[in-house]
Amino acid sequence: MIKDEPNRRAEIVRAASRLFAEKGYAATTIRDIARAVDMQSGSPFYHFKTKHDMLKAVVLEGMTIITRAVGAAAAQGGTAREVFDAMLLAHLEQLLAEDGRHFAATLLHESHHLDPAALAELIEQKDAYEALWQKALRDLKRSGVIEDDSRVTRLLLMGALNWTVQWYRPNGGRTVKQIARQISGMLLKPVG
Amino acid sequence: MIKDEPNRRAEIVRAASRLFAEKGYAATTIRDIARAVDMQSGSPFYHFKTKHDMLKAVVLEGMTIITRAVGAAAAQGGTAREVFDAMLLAHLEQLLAEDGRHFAATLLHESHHLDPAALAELIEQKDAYEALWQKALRDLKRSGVIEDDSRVTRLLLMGALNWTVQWYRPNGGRTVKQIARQISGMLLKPVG
DNA sequence: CCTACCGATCGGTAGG
DNA sequence: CCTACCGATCGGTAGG
Repeated sequence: MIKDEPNRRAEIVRAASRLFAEKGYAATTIRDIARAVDMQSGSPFYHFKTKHDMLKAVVLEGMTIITRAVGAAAAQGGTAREVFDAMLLAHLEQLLAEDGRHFAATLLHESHHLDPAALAELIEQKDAYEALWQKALRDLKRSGVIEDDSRVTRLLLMGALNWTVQWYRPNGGRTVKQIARQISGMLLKPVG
Repeated sequence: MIKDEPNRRAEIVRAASRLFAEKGYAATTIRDIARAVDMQSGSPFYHFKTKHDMLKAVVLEGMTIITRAVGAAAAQGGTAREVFDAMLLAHLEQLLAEDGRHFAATLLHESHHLDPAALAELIEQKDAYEALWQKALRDLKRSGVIEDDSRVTRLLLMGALNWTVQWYRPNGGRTVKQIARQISGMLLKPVG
């Protein structure tokens, strides 16, 4: 079966995301990645100039995927509580999905290997993402559903969410939806 | 100044913890570590048989330090709320202290480079540590201060706590004590 | 703990 | 995208 170039590039990015997530960027070799997509060891360089460029692609794509998903949830409308719940679910679904989890893990744990220029790009995207959450918290406070909508609250929430990557296993005790609901229940005042 | 051996070994462990935390285990070279403690490149092997043994030392010592600190806080007695607050503070202080933060970051991000035997040792220590928290949550529920003391609650809490490593900066807006108090306020029902 | 060194591996490239 | 390869670096060791 003959694959066209864009698909091959995407295959490399996906394989790299899995390997970077599992072994770490530094411990992953080009040969590992090549083997994972059935290429010879020099061939990935036909698609990427350097190993670092592969990391950059994985990290920025991961950030884009999650921003798009949570942004869509935020744009759907509804009460502050409904919007927040939809964002929680969207974030967790991207983080824990079969596909998304490797992008997320690389994003969360390997970004410090980026060079300053790439890091600046990432931070720009990250700022936009965080603004989505800060606005959601502001609306929750206006609605009287939370007491504190500060930056620290947002960071503690992000911690609880992002840490799920470390322990969540599909086919474990709870579904993603149940976890989202539990967080919502812990943070927000009871309905009614 | 002549240093005796135990001190030199401890110096290596401390330097390794900082480098592992900053650059990652795989990207840190023995030469980096040797330079950090003013040795020649082959000399660290006089104190450790392999690079992996250095990681093992950092990770297990990090786990020991935090278990000791939080265990002491748990043993101090008081109401369920007082004990919990003391444990929160102890955990965060170890995680964010000048010394402890590098051990913590290595523990949290580089443990997957351990071999199965060392990983088993770590998990054993980790289980004991988690039991401390699970008991604290059980006591909080008995006291009617929280609704849910399940494993997922504990994991979400650990996420909020451990994520602080990513964003907390000394001389930033808040003290460690303030952050601990905020978490306590978010999670527990108001006093009185 | 230093000196001197080795074998293996790695990112990357030239030429096709 | 493969073949064949290079220079650099790395973990680790022997001998003192």
